[in-house]
Amino acid sequence: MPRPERDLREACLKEALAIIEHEGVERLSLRDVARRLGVSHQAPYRHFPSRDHILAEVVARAFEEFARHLDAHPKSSDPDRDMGLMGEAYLAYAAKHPLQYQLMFATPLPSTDTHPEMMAKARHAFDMLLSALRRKAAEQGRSLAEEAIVLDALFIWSGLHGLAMLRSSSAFDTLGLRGAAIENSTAHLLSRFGDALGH
Amino acid sequence: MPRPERDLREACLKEALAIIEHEGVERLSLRDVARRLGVSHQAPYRHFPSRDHILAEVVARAFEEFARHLDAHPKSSDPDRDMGLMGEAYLAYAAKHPLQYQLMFATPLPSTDTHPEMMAKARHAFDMLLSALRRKAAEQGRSLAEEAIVLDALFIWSGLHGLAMLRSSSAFDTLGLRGAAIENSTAHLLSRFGDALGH
DNA sequence: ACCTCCTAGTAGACAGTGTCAACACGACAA
DNA sequence: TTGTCGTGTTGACACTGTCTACTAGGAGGT
Repeated sequence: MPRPERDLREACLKEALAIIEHEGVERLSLRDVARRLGVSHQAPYRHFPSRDHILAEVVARAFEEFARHLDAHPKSSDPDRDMGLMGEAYLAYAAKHPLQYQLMFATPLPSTDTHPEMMAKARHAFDMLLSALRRKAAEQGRSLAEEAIVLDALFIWSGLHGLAMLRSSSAFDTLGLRGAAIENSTAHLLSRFGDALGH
Repeated sequence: MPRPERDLREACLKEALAIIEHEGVERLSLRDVARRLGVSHQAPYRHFPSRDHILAEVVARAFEEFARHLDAHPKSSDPDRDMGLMGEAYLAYAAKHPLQYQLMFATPLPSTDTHPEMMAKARHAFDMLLSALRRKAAEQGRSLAEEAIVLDALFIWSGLHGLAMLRSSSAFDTLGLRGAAIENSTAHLLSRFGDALGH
């Protein structure tokens, strides 16, 4: 029985993510993870109480990486342009890692209560959007009422999230949409955001 | 062994939907369906080749019911108002049947290829949106180019779908959003659609 | 040195699942 | 009557998550 990694816990998480990334989350099995790592089927249970706990941690890390990607998006001092760049970064990530995106937002985890730190990482990205909207509202001399800012943030997030989900599902194919429409959908969405919020 | 229904096939679909509706799709098991119907665990296999085939048919019917609901939305001769009503109907249905909505749009079915008739039913709803946008564009004297219409349809659908998904997930709770923001999100989204498309 | 405790891993079992194969029995056509 | 087909049954298999019991090895105290 070779010990393939110094830290089995870390190895489990890595292997689980690898499986999810090109088989999908529903194909993930702890026994398979153990098998690939050359350990007994119970070894992972020394480090995680249950399958859900592994999943929750993988999801948490996916959120961290997503947030890191959004943080690293090309910045602009113009709030308008900055929001556009952030939106592009958001959709680009979702398009590049569809299974990971679905893992974050479409995985039915009963563990949301027991793992509040998980989706709490998503809060960071939402705050970035809020502050961008505040800058924009200030520049336009519009109301800075928190309620209005939050509602606009939900409006934008809904659009981004919806497009990302529709893209990563097969909805567009079965609707028989042309490739051109799909490719232009990002630019169009962002430009419509501009129309809606002024400028 | 009592025969609870004349048609076992229909009974399976009904029971499967019932299970999904208040346990979630991942809890669905064919053996459980059989058990509840008082038949052997293999009986359903006489009517469906596999679990995925049952799921696909349940999803197809969910789409049918969803489309029926959208068809029955309160109409208005004003295209603007009509689109608003349709949006409200869309989000109301998603809010009322969150598990069914997730079943339709967030269930990973490898069977999309083998069951093209399934999501094809969704096409109908998309066509309703397209024609509403065409009426609106005609009224405003804007371009009727198919490409532009489709892009706007995607823009709107993305927003509706995104909000519906975010609502039916626990995202809003974990983000610590106030109830008021959530309740107003529908109205705000629809009014922003109006801003974006003019009027 | 010895004993104890803890950690990380193993092996075996159990109930649950989807699915395959073999069989049973009634209806109906030849 | 005989045979076939549709619809159901039973039994098995491999797979899953998870419970329990066991074991090897090291740290630390006495």
